[in-house]
Amino acid sequence: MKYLKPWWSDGGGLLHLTILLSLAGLHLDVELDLYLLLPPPTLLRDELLFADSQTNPAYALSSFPASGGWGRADHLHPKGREPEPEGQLLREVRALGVPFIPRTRVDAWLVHSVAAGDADGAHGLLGAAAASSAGGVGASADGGSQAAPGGGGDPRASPSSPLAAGEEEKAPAEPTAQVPDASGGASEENEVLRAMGHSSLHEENEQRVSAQKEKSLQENEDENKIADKPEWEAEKTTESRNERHLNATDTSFSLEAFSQLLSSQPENSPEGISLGDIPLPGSINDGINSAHYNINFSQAISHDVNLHEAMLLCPDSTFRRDPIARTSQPQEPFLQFNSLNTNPEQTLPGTNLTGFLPLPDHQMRNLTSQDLYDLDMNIFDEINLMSLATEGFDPMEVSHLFEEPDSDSGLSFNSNHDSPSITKSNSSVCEGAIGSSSDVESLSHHALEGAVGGYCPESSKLCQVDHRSGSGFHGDLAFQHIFHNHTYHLQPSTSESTPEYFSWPGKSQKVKSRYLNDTSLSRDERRAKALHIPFSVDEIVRMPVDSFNSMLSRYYLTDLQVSLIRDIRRRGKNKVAAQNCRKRKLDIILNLEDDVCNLQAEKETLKRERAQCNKAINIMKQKLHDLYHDIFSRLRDEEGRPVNPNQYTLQCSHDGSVWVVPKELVTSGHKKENQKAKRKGERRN
DNA sequence: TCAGTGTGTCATGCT
DNA sequence: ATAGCATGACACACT
Repeated sequence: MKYLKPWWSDGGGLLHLTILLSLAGLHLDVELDLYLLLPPPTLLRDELLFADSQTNPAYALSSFPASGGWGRADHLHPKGREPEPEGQLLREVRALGVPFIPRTRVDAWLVHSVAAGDADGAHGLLGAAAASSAGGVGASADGGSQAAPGGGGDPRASPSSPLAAGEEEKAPAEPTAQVPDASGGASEENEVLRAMGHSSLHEENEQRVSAQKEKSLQENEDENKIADKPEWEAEKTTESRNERHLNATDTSFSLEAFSQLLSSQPENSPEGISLGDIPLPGSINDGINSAHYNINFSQAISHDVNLHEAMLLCPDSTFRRDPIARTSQPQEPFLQFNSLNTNPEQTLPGTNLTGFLPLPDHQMRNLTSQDLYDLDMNIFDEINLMSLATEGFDPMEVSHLFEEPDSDSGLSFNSNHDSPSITKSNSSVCEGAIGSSSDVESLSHHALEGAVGGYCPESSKLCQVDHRSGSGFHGDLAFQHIFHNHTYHLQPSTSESTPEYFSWPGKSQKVKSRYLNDTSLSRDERRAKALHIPFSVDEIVRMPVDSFNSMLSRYYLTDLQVSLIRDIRRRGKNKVAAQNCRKRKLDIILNLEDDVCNLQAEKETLKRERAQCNKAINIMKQKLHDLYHDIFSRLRDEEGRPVNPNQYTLQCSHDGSVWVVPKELVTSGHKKENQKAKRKGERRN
């Protein structure tokens, strides 16, 4: 397996590529800074060289050509080494009669190879070139440790080649990942690579590789911190990180652009990508076109990228609906596919990555970029499946999730699992098609069996129909531990939720088992689980509308998934509203009951007060009656006789004087006052 | 078996 | 126009 190893240095966003070219049985380790070949228009020559000399300690800035141009490989040379005198190589090239003036040693070597016309000739020339150009192009900074495991060196030329060490490290881990040449290509590669002088900077390579790994670890830590937050909280951080990467790529030329160059003329490279079709501004293109040498980059290029790093970069394109991002997807298979290969420590325990690469060597050579993409997604699917299968996943348990009756009237899903149309819908599920059936759970049932329920060989086949949609499925499933902290903390009523569901890859067997056996999942949670909705129900419901909409637009979701997510959100909102409404109604009822109690108490108090008043009034009446009789008992008329209280009454005047008045006069006077009062009332009305 | 209660959901109106 | 909220009504499960 060959390597394409880009990284973006901190200083200037430079892209270094280690390209191990497989050239008709010959292998050339061309390790150079590609910006030398593809100049970013935004960078000036001085910036390039300055940035490289600053960020790549293996290089030192040498004399700069006054003739202009934007830099040449021979202007950068390993520290401690003087740039190789161009003379010898150039003389050899010119001696071959090739009308081509190489600008780099790579050009020169290619001219050698092309002109030689066969492996032996090129081999010999390579040896000559290596002998004459010790520390030449191949002696770049990290080529030794990052180069292809299939590469090697000529023990005759360099017994202590770092490539040999690298091969010893990586070859046992992925023996079939190498693409041995049919004619003992491994040894030939060794010869070629060592001839290119890879052994010269082994120590510096290790230092740089270790520094790069530390940097990668630091980035992973940062990403894990982000993953601990809900997505909408970490969204800004993630976007800023992606933006950072984008900016970094903007300052250099992008890998995407390079990929597009590789795939720009597929008709010319039916079996691969012809380097000759790449419109490189450098003269490599010229030299190769003359001989129609096709270099299969799909097998020659690999990439040493941390798996998490690669995947975390993917949401910008892979899992988003952004059509622009989609168009850039063909570059990603290289990243993902090769990242899996070049990071054996990140593969799942017990899974032999080579088992996912059953293609024989000759087929590997003929892989196109799309093949690699499909193969990559197959691998990805299978790894996901294997990750479940290898950890005790029981598909029967999942199937039981859907066997429970669900008579809720919410969405009248048909639970006819035996319908033959369901079987047909398997592929529809995988390809994200909605289909006419509204039987989400039935579909989901099969989808879950196929996609999640253990290792199902057919599932990957079914999901090959559309890997772009499938990538959203499986990718999201695999990335939940990165993007989301699916912790349910909404309400006590949502205690049935299972936050662990989306975090399988990193969760314990106990948690997974609890999830699988948890039949108390709500209907929406089961649906979301079955359709691989990459968000928790709680998140869907609680997420702010802006984040929700941006989430729907950013992730590549099928219409069915989007519809379900919106339904889940609507029902969830309404459920909460209903709960609040009932709670509010209950509060109102309780308040009314309190009011009733208070009013009843007040009523009793008023009753008691009235009774007391009546009692006091009676006492006063009794006292008045007694006083009345006492007064009349003492009254005497003019003749000295007692006054009859039935014929006379006492009248109090305003001045406090008391008169004894006959009752007849009092009665007539009261009638007149009453008539006056009535008249006043009538006038008012 | 029936009534009461709690809950989810839908429809509808309002903001 | 859309989303969210409030609420009545209904169905269902449970006690």
